[in-house]
Amino acid sequence: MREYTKIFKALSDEGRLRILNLLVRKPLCVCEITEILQLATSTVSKHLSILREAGFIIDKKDGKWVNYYLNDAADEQVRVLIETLIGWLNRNQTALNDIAKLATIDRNHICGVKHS
Amino acid sequence: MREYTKIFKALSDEGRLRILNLLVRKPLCVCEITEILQLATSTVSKHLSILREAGFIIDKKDGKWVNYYLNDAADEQVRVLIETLIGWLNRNQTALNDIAKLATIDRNHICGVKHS
DNA sequence: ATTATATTTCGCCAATTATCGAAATGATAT
DNA sequence: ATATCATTTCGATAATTGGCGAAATATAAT
Repeated sequence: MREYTKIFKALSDEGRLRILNLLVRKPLCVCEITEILQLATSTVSKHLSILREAGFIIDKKDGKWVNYYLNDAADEQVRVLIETLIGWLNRNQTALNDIAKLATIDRNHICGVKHS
Repeated sequence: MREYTKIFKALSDEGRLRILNLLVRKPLCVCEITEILQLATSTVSKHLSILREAGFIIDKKDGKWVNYYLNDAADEQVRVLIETLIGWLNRNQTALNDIAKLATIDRNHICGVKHS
């Protein structure tokens, strides 16, 4: 039963719903997500690991970055949950703001801030 | 966003999943559910209120009993969540045992134990 | 009215969770 | 090899949650 509660638990935090909402649009690294959610990096990293262990997302290393992707190989029913979630979030202001912000950020500006 | 996390939170406890699994089969009163789940009455009552506030179930008073029903008037997407859940639980041993036990119980024997 | 029954609410405690900052890890660039 | 940057892990803390039994509430039965 833990198998199922784990999946729903992963979806029962606002930060994690916002992360999924973002990853549905495009893959992102931790610092990009951190910038949009305005949470500590360690907090975002933890949320990502919870989503990963529940099967919603996967990660791929790319140099010093770790990119997170929606898991297209997830069980059909897990994908149905995401569909349902996204249907809801399409009418949610926070989620819409996050998507708007997504268009404005650039990994190379956010991460690795140079001290000029 | 709380609106959505509340729904998933309601589904992120084993006891509550087991309750939904039962109510999908038929309406039940608190003491019947308590008997099957083997939890304190107050605990079951709390779980039921969480499920009710998330929109999954409704209650109707019937004399000294309070019967709980699946909420057929729930949003379509909430009903989709239940469908998904039930699809999973159809292959879960605890859930199957609960259903088997459901057939054997009788409200009038479980509640109101007479001291002969 | 008093008693018995079913349920909910309350107060408490233990376990879990979200969050952070600091330290550790891993990779890149100098 | 050293310094820098991205990420994860660790340790602490505050908030939330699940559990229980006792007290309160509501209804039914005597």
